[in-house]
Formats: sequence, C-alpha cells, structure tokens
Amino acid sequence: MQRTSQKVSMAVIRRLPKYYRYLENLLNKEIYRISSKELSRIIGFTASQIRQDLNCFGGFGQQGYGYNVEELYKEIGKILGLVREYKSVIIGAGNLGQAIANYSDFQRKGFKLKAMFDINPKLIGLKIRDVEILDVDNLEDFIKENDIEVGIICVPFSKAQETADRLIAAGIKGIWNFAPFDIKVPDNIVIENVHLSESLFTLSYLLNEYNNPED
Amino acid sequence: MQRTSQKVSMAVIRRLPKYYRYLENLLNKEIYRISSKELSRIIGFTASQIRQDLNCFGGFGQQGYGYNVEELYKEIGKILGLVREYKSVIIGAGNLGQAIANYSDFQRKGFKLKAMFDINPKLIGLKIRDVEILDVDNLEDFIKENDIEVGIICVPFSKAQETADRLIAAGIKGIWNFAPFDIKVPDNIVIENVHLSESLFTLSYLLNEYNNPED
DNA sequence: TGAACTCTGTTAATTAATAAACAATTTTCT
DNA sequence: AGAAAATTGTTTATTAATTAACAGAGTTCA
Repeated sequence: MQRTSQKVSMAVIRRLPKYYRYLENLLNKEIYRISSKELSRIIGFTASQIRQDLNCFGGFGQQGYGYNVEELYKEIGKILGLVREYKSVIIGAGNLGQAIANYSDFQRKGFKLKAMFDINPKLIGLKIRDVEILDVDNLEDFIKENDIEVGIICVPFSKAQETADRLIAAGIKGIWNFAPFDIKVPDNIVIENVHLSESLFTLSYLLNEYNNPED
Repeated sequence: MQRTSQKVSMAVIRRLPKYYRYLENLLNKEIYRISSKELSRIIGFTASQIRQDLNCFGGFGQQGYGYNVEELYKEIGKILGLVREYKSVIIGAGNLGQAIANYSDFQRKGFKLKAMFDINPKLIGLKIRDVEILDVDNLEDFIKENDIEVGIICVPFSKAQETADRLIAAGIKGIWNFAPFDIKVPDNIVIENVHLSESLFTLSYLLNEYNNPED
C-alpha cells in the first residue's frame, strides 16, 4: 500500500508519536474503533489531516467503519521502529546527563542505556541506576565492543561537536542531542535535537507578549 | 518600526532563540558586525529568511553594513522577554522533576526556582540544590503568597491536566510542561510543551527509516 | 434485503511558509 | 569626491502544508 519512495515530510513524522500516544490511551480505555472525525475531536488536528497523514504509510482504515485502534497502534509502532531495541550511551554525566539517565521512561521505549561517560574523575566509577559512569577515553572501544547504536549527548556546548564526531567515527547511527549546539552530521547519521533553552525562551516570549501586547 | 498587531507566526518565534544563541556566540568571539548572508552561512537559514524574520520586529540592520551584533542581541533579548525574571515552581519531584531542578541552566535564563511540590511523603522536606520539596497540598497558597508566575509540570500523565488546572486557578501565567499529555489551557495562559518521548520516537523513526529504506 | 448513513482515500483548493528578486541606501576604496 | 560593491527592507514568486470536497466502498438498521 505504501507509496514507495514518496518522501514523507518532517511535519507528518513529528505527528506520528502523537497519534501513537493517543491510540495507546484509547486502548487503555478499551476503545477499539475510531473514526478520523472522532480522533480529530480528541487530538485536535483536522480529520482531513489525520487521514492524509496516515495515508502516507498505508490504507489502515475502512470506509464506513473507521480505524481499528489496536491495528493502527501496532502499525504506527512498526513505522516508528518501536519493535526493536537500541543500545545507547550517555556522554556527559553532569546534571543533565544524570537527569536523563534517571528519567527511566526512555529506557521503557526501547532505548537501553548501557553506559555513561564523563571526563571528570570524581564521577568516573559512580553508578546511576545500575549504569556505570566510565572514562570518556574508553568511549570508542565501548561503542565498538557493545554495538552501541545511539549516543545521547549531554556535554557542554563547547564539547558537543567533538563528542558527536567521536561517536560517529566509532560507528554510532543516531544521536539524541541535549547540548545547546546544532551538531553537524553526515547524511547517513540521524540526529534529533532537544534544545531546552530554546523551548524556555519561547515560553518567555509568549509570556512577555501576553503581558505587554503590541508594545 | 514594528508593524503593530501584525501577528508573528510561531515558525518565526521558534527561530528567535536560535538567533539569540548564535549572536551570543558571535559576541564571545568578539565579532561585532554581521550580514544576513554571513549569518546564513553560520546558522543554516537562508539570508532572505533571516532578514524577513528580523523585520517582523523592526529594522535592526543598515543597508550596506549589515547588523550590529551587540545591538541585535540585545533587541532579541528584549523581544524574548529575557530582561526580567520569572518566579517558578516545579510540580512533581520524581526523577524528571529533580532532573529539571538540577539542570541549573534554566535558572540562569531568568526562571528562578522557588519551590518544588510532591504528593509523596518520602520526598517532602528534602532539598534539591537549596530548593525545598513541599507538600502539594500547599501549592495554591505558595503560588499566591510568593507571586509565582510559571509552573513546571513534571507529574505523570494522569495528573497533568489536574495539576495545570490548579496552577491556573492559583494565578499562574505560564506552564512549561514535561508530562506526556497535551494540557488544555484558557487563551490567556501560555503553555510550552517538551514532549521527550515524542522526540525519542522521532529519532527511532529516522533510525528505522535509514536502516530499512522503502520497505 | 435494501435504503440511508458513515467514513475512508484521494484529488482539488486554499493558506502559510520559504526563497528569490530588486530598488534604495550605505559603505568602501581609489 | 565619486564609482563600485555590499547589504538591507520589502515586494513578488515559489514551494510546502493544511483544509475542503467528494466519489466510492462498507456499515447499519428497519
């Protein structure tokens, strides 16, 4: 059913996790059937957009009936690649790195944390939830020996690109970047940025705009 | 200079923090003058887009010269509302909440953390970096007595909307939401979502797409 | 069973976002 | 001082994203 090699826009891709989450909620409520119209009401996108988004990947619905929630949930899970597990490491075991390590949710989503790395001797050897902090000198060896595919960058701005380059040279496939820096990667490497400060600045803008409209 | 009441699109607003960050970097490198063309090379947007974005807020540049980095930096800071401080509280002192509290960066950006709240008696009374964890029963009183303007939601999915409603009723102006839930707020309340799991799922999708192209 | 209703997949229309073009102005350099 | 080069602000063109429209297929219910 898929329109082969018809590129899916990033806007669509970023909506998929939301569909997935809402479908999970529906399943938890034991709702097994849903129309794009009803989903639209719940999720806040137009029904048209929902149908068009889903159709990028296949005709999962049935005319006159709607979508089977369980089937659609599974299909989107497959599309999102949630059927498999990715071995990951965190680089940078400071506040942010420890925060992510402690935020166990992401391990439940198929990203298994195998080690953390830092340059600070005071941190090396410590454990965060059973995961050891290793010397960053061992980064490349560890990645190669343990087939690590995903690197989570929590180092300061100034070390971000260097860290990414090392990860890529060691054979990593994807990067989840929390450093406030736009890391450059080759085409075959996947990168996803979480720029917390940009999010915070946006909040600040909106607060400011509301308090002083049109100044 | 500003086109009064000509609404600025969210796409533009979300680029402002990036301009701000790059301008800061330029200042650190003691670069005091820049053209849209050169900024384009560094930041990766087209020069046309940069000029158009900045012009939503005023004519900060000069023909034949370009932009004064320091002036532009300050202006964008003002637009982002970074000149003032917002008092904030975190609700939910579990892993994620502690993570955010420990991630001291955001306090440096004008969001002063005044307290944390939790429902768990084991956590109440503890301190994270000088900030005390209080009983969530005292949430409304604390917000009113201390003129708290921003609530950072780190509670589980199931408590997210309820928490937001309480914050809003107590007089909060903006919410930074880390719960995997799309909180509904009235028009006069500002909300900024950080959906980490959606970011992670996007990474998973991209990894999967790269590994199994067109299946 | 069959008529009325529902709802998808898909195409067409609309709106929004991005990029290109260019006149006007300033700077730079001789 | 004056010509050539640089660069903005802004208008126009292009591309992308969203919404609307609708034929065709399936469901529901009398």
